[in-house]
Amino acid sequence: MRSYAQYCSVARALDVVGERWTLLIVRELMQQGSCRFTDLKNGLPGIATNLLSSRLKDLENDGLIAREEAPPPVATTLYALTAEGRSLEPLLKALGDWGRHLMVAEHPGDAFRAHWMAYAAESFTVDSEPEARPVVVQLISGDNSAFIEVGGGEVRSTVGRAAAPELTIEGPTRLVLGLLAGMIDMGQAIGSGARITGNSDVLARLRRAGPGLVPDAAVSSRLGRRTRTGASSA
Amino acid sequence: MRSYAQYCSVARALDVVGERWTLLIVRELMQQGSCRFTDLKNGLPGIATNLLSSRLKDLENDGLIAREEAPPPVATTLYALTAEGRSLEPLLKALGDWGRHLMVAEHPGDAFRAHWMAYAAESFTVDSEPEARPVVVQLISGDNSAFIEVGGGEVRSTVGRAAAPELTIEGPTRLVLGLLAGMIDMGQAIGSGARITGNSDVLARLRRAGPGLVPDAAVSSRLGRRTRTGASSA
DNA sequence: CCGGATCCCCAGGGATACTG
DNA sequence: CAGTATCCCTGGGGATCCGG
Repeated sequence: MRSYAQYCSVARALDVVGERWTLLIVRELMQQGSCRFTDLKNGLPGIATNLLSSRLKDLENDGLIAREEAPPPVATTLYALTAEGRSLEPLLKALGDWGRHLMVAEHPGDAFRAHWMAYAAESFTVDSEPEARPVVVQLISGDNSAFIEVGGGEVRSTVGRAAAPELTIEGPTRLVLGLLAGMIDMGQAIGSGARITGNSDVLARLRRAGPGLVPDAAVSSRLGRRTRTGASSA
Repeated sequence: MRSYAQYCSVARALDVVGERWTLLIVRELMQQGSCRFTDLKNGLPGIATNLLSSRLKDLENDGLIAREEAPPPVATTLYALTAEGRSLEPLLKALGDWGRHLMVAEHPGDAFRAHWMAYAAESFTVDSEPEARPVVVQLISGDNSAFIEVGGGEVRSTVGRAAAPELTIEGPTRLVLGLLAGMIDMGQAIGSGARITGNSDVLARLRRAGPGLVPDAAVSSRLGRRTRTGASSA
């Protein structure tokens, strides 16, 4: 494990979680809870098995995750975050918040997973009307579906289909999430191929107050192609 | 530039700022403002010049920093954060906050810079008594000195010496910062070689409320040696 | 099928020398 | 001072193989 060898808290944090894939492994465990090796591999398209194995060892040595040997019925080893591992949540939140504005750019080959959509939907939105009655919003993007439950000031997300959603947004993930986050408006979304059914007034309730959601078109278009690591696009 | 190729805001953020050295360059520009190439090199002990050069180009392409050609008197190029670059502050903050608990472990060869101490002192403390009169705390660690001014609910830090500090803490940086952050107590600090002069009651005022500052001895001792990248220890 | 370990190859990183 | 050029080496990507 390589160190920056600087007596600075930022550098020391990066010594531990700054290597490639490390924070994404933490993201998976944060979103999914305990995972098998294969679950992790599946949630991290593009990672090599030796790297995943190596990172898991490092994370265990640093006390961020723990291995649990599951009893006979399943008879497999599970990986889970420790308390210290969970303490990375604000960092992951900050990273996801900052990365939000990068989500409008189209990168055709990008892989996608339903639980990422659930996670994004949860962290990109907020219940601005805690007093109003709870509502459910269904999100659908190709095979991937998730729904969010909004009420009492909380936003909770789940992978899959809801029974009776007040609002359904279906279309390319960019549009679904962009619409939720307020980065694009409904006219744009529909014009670009999104389908919205139900009570669209609900969208306003999900808006975060203040700035930070403005689409930075200049930035998103300036960001050029990056070399792909050959991931399967789900 | 390599990409994770995942349609997830965390992954996309890491595509841009996840490569080695990138966030530390941002840290330097955040702490120091506009920098010359050499200033950056000096604030990033261990970095290779080609890497620094390469990262600066990447950061410029991504719109996080901008080059300014300074007029004849200085006649050099300066690097500065753009507005989007400055938007990384919460992320750097989260990283530094998480890394705080790693600062108690001793890594003998680590490099150190006075402005890192200033930055750490500022982000590790808080003015818990905004109504009380302003005070100045001087921090000294070998050749490196910085002081913090506390008052009106704000904490501001500066590299160098203050005129008439209410409190002076001198000793190994671990002890100085550990004492400020509340990770070690005064008895320990003095016993380990710190020298404290002035009104030590001021320390209590700097304490952050709530948990999060507890020294995790188990963790810090478990964190083993990492290979150094050959940095000069200032 | 799961949980890796092993091997090969290449790109990215580290150290140093050199130039405008 | 501000980089560029070069060389070397390690870490990461990709595929395959193997024990349980």
